[in-house]
Amino acid sequence: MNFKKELATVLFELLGQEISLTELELMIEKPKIASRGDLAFPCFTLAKLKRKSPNLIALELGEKIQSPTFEKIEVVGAYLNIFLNKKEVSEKIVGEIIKKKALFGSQELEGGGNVTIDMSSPNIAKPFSMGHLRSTVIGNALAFIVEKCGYEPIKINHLGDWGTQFGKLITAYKLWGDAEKVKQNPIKELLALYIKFHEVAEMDPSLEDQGRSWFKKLEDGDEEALQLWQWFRDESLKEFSRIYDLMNVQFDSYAGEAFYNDKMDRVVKLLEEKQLLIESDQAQVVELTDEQLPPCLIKKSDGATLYATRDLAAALYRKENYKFAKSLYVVGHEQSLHFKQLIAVLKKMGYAWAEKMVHVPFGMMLKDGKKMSTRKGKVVLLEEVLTESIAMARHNIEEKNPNLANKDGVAKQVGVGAVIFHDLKNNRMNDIEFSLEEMLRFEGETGPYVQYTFARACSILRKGNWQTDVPPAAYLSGWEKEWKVTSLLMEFPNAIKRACENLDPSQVAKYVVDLAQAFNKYYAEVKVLEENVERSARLALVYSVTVVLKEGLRLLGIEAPEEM
RNA sequence: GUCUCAGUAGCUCAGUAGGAUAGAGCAACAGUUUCCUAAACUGUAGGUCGGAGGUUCGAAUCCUCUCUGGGACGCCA
Repeated sequence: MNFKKELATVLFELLGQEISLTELELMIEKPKIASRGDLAFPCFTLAKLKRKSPNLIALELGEKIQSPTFEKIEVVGAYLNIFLNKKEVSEKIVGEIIKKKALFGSQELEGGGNVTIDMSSPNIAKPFSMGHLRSTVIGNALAFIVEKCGYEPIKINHLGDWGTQFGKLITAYKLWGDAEKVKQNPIKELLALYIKFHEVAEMDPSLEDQGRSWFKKLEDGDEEALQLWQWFRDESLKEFSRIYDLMNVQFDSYAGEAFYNDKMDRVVKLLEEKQLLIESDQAQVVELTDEQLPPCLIKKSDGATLYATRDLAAALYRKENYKFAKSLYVVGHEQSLHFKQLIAVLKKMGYAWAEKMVHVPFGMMLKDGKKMSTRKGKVVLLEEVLTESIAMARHNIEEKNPNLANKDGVAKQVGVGAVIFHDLKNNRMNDIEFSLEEMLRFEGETGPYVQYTFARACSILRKGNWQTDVPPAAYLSGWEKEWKVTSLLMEFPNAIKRACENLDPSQVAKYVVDLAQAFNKYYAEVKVLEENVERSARLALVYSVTVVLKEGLRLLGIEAPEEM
């Protein structure tokens, strides 16, 4: 149902095929104000081409346009305002949704294929902070969105389970660690050790050297180092999976940095063969001056690898193993340079597919206007936030709907939904100032608001004994009051397409709020269940709204309880 | 210093590949429940779109310069 195209075709013929169809389609816009119709065509560009006044052109075109889908054409100055046939269009869209159900809005973009998504990627032995929430939640939503658009998503949790930090941690553990304490409360204890390391290292820089040497031992396969590492890793994963369960996030792979340990020699050899590796200050680098980028560090002066090396190995592995059509990296904006370098090095190596790698950056979670730092112990724990949000939801249920069944289950859906939605509703590049108060807000443009709208719509369907397979007895005569809602329903596929093309889940989040608002206004003024001929048609509309709201929320990784 | 992201209502943000009178939510104020869940709805108030030039019939949107803030810039990831 593409009315822009339809209008463009009509204009194309009327204008004697002077201007291409696609150009015309681009010129057509959606008026901001509803009273100006559903589509608008400004005639300024035509005026220039035809050397005629735009108002005159508008008048002439306005008289000639004839089509059953366009109910009314108004000429206002240089604008042609087109009104769609509300009844016809509404019946069509509602009919389509009833037929397709959750498949409504599914589409095929660019032929599909595998899309690897590098996401979440928390660091082992560190708490799962609010900072990791963003990557997790954005990546998860993108996976659903990309899938809706005909791709096969592969979610990879590229765990930070390797690197100098483990050298530091082992050093700290050997100096001050207590096995019992670690067993009892692993992440908290390991974090404390990590923080202490940095405090002491400020006075005694030799500690840094010890850290580096322990990491070298780890890389060389030292037994003691490996054992400690494995232990830290196991304990951390246990804690992480508790959080992923809470948020209902699953992964296709947990291949983290350590996984590429034995795959890096090959990368270094390839770089050597292609004569890209240059020694600089005893380290090995790839020069990227042609690309106007700083050199990419491949090996440290002590021979140990760096994250760039591992990311190169990972890129090769993913291409060979998953044959991706696209490879997304949902990683904070502060690493933009790193990904530019990574892609540039791969291109230098002659891999054209490096073009298909996309860094999906996002803004930072700030505390008091500043970056949160693990080292200084200034982190907010995601699990605590989720727990509080769920408790808040539970409290609200007790107050507003004490007879609800499965209160705990619903509280979880609502509490978690609030946190996820809060993260996804804005453009991902914006920094977010952490505010528990903001996150626990359940009114206005929030996840719970959308969920609540869905729940109420479901409630109406229950009371109206709505049966999906029974077509409406009669349709509405006008569809005037429901027009805002139906025209929004029509927009759903577009919102998904925009989200997929721009890799921006907020497009779906904003859409879902718009639809919820329109629907809330609608049923505040129209009695859906009123007994008359048009009742079943109204119920069909309500049903369509529930389908789209639920599917929209699903694409964001948020559940939709039928009662709350 | 170089690169990069951001600057729109008191606060948080929209603004769909330049269009007609710049929109929401929160907060404030005033209302709505014998009526499908008041986590809702209605109304009032709130703006020099950081600033200055430029391109255009038309700029919050594009270009240049500038101010402010965040981030990144070789042995951390």
